[in-house]
Amino acid sequence: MAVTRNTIQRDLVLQAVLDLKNHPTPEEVYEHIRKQHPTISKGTVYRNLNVLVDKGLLLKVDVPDSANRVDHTLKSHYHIRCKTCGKVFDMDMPDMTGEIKSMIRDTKGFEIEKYGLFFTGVCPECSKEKE
Amino acid sequence: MAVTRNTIQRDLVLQAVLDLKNHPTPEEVYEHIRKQHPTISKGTVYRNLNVLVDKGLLLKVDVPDSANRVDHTLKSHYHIRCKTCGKVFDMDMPDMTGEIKSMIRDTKGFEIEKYGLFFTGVCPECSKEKE
DNA sequence: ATCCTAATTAAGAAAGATTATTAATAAGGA
DNA sequence: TCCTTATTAATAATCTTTCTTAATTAGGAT
Repeated sequence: MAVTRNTIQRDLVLQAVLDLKNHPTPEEVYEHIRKQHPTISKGTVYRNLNVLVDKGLLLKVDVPDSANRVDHTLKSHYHIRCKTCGKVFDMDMPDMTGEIKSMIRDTKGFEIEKYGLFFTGVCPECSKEKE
Repeated sequence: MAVTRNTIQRDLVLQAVLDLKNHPTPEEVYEHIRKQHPTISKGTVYRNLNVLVDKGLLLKVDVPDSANRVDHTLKSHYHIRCKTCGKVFDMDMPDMTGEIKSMIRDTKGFEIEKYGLFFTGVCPECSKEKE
């Protein structure tokens, strides 16, 4: 990454994620900012989210079969997506980095950089409605 | 799922995955079949891969930031993607389903259906070329 | 304070992955 | 052989994300 400048848009993107709290999608961040700044561009939101993730100010959450999300919580934790309503929630479980690393028998020369652990299920709300 | 019929296309899709062995993308499956059956449609490949996954004959592999893949190996195992060349490899580590389940403190009323554990890194080939 | 340069922007096109639509075909039970 | 409906090929559409381009602007140098 070369030099980065402080722009209003970058601040708006970071602030939007902090305001929206729970793992917003880039689309949600875009819509949130648009209320006050209707001319912001979606590409700007995507680009700045990536910059902020690269800088370590946000965490990227990879969500299978759906738009990715960003998390303002920097502490390692895991997520679950309801396959019915699509919402993403935090899992209540401790960090497993140590356990997972210790289970790798042979890296086969790979430089392992990161891992993702992600759950899928049905949230209580949607469970109820099925009856 | 309603009644399913046995079609030539379905067989071709399954056989292609078995032939290609390592976690092909739908695109790769499509290209493989096309060599012998140039009129097969990409939609047919996607649909049948989904049907075969639903039937439990193949495993779906969710790959962050890239096309998903299917695996002909049905035994639970994990994958790593080289962020440089994009190739996907098997991890050499035992199943962790028990450990992961036992770490969940509170499901908060969620019906947890499945989890995915996925690694990212740089493969030995690409590591070498960086020097 | 003014200049300069490269990072950044808005707007929109483009790319990649996947699903939906539609009319025609065909699997497989009656 | 007939009938119903799952399935197909072809293609459009959708969703997510990145890229392109000309104009703007941040912030260090003058």
